[in-house]
Amino acid sequence: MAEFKPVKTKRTSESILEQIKKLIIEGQLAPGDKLLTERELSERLQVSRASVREALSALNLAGILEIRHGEGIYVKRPGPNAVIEPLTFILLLEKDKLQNILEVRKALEVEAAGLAAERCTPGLLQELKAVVEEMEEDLPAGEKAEQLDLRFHLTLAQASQNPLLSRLMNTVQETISQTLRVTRALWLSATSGTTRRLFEEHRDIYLAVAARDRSRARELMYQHLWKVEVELARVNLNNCKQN
Amino acid sequence: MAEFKPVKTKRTSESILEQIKKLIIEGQLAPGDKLLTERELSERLQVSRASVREALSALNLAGILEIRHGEGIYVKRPGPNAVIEPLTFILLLEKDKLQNILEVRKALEVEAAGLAAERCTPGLLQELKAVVEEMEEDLPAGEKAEQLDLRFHLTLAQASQNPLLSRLMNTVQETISQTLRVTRALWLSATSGTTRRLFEEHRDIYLAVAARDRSRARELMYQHLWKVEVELARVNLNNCKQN
DNA sequence: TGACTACAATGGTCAGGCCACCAACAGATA
DNA sequence: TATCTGTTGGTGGCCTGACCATTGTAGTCA
Repeated sequence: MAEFKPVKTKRTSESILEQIKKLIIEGQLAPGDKLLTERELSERLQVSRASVREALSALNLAGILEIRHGEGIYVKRPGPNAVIEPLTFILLLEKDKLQNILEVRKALEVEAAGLAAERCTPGLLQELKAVVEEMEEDLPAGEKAEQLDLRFHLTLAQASQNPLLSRLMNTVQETISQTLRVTRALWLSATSGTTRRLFEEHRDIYLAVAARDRSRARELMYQHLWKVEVELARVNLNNCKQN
Repeated sequence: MAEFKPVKTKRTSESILEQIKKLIIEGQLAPGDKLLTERELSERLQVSRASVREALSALNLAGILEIRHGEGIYVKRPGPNAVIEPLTFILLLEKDKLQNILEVRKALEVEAAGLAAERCTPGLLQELKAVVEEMEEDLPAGEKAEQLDLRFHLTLAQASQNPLLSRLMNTVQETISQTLRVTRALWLSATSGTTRRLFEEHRDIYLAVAARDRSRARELMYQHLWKVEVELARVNLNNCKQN
């Protein structure tokens, strides 16, 4: 008996998607380019407009394409949050796994601190310094503590000069914020006694970066996040007990 | 003049998508659950089936839903590669940024090594040991070097007992493989002289993990990947020069 | 009882129509 | 002349209703 090849039974929208992806990866479609219109695509590919739309809206959701009503379809320029949408969603699905996310953050930030010590530009160094100084001024009030903390870590990420690392950190940070929105008040009050210590840790990290001391920057960041992790676990524990 | 609220002008498919996402995040739809049929959904939401399909197929391509023809629509259980699709794509878009990806890998693996040292189960430890022993046997031939190297790192990721970390490492590793497929031959030949050293590095990492020495495991992994990085940069440089 | 068949349920695709939106241009107005 | 305004063509957004393809199952027949 002759051999039969399995008949290709792929969803049309999926093959359309593959084709577009391929074009982008191969560079035939560069970010900012305008695609054909839905009608043209459906005509050229010999499929219905509905199938084309399914493929396009998937790529839109994934943040690959930008669809402007009444205007056209464009290849999106990867912004600072390019990875964010799909990833945050996955992260949010994994409940009570805050610990895991924190560990990933630790991994990323420690490396970022090390790289920042090697490559930080004078401008970003200046900005880091400004943040640290503002932290010191804010010490008694502690009003902007949360915001400043975030700024410090994100600036450091930028200072690593690795956009991928920076974006991943953004994503992770965002997710943590969302997850912690409830516990944040508790966490802040519980750690108010140690505000000064937190400031000092940030300052020391900055100093290590400024001194171009890679391994010290890494070590300090590691210690810093480790403490935060432990404390957060304690707060969450208390929180749960109270319920 | 009275104030006017901006008229809500959101895409139908998008709001459908949001609703489903919300249900999943809130846990009202658990992985494995069966959704309503397309027709039921379109009826309940008072929209056309086409719009429902757009939302569903977007979630399908994002790896959130699983659509089985003739059967129904199910919430997908996040597999080991859940993050992979969107992320690898982004990664592939950023050309000539191999350096960046390697740095992220370093960040993740160093942390993983440390965690593995703390938490590795006897079973996984055994598996790590097996890989290392196989590496030693393979030393003269070096036929399975690539495959074994991969296995070592992925097993270590598992040993960290952090599924998120493990998945991210899979993703990154995958991308690196794809990117390097061309240069791999070159890289292997160029490093053939140092095969023994590579083996020893892997072995030492294993020993540190087995000894539950967190900081040593971290340090060794860091050194290991740093060397790989440098060497890879050198090979790529030579490769480019030859062109 | 067991294998086969027909059917219902469900996702996949299609064609064609209408609406909403945007950009650009021409005409009206100051 | 310069600014506002209405028109118009092209685009994406949505809908309807139909038919196709796949799957699981209940019913049928030897």
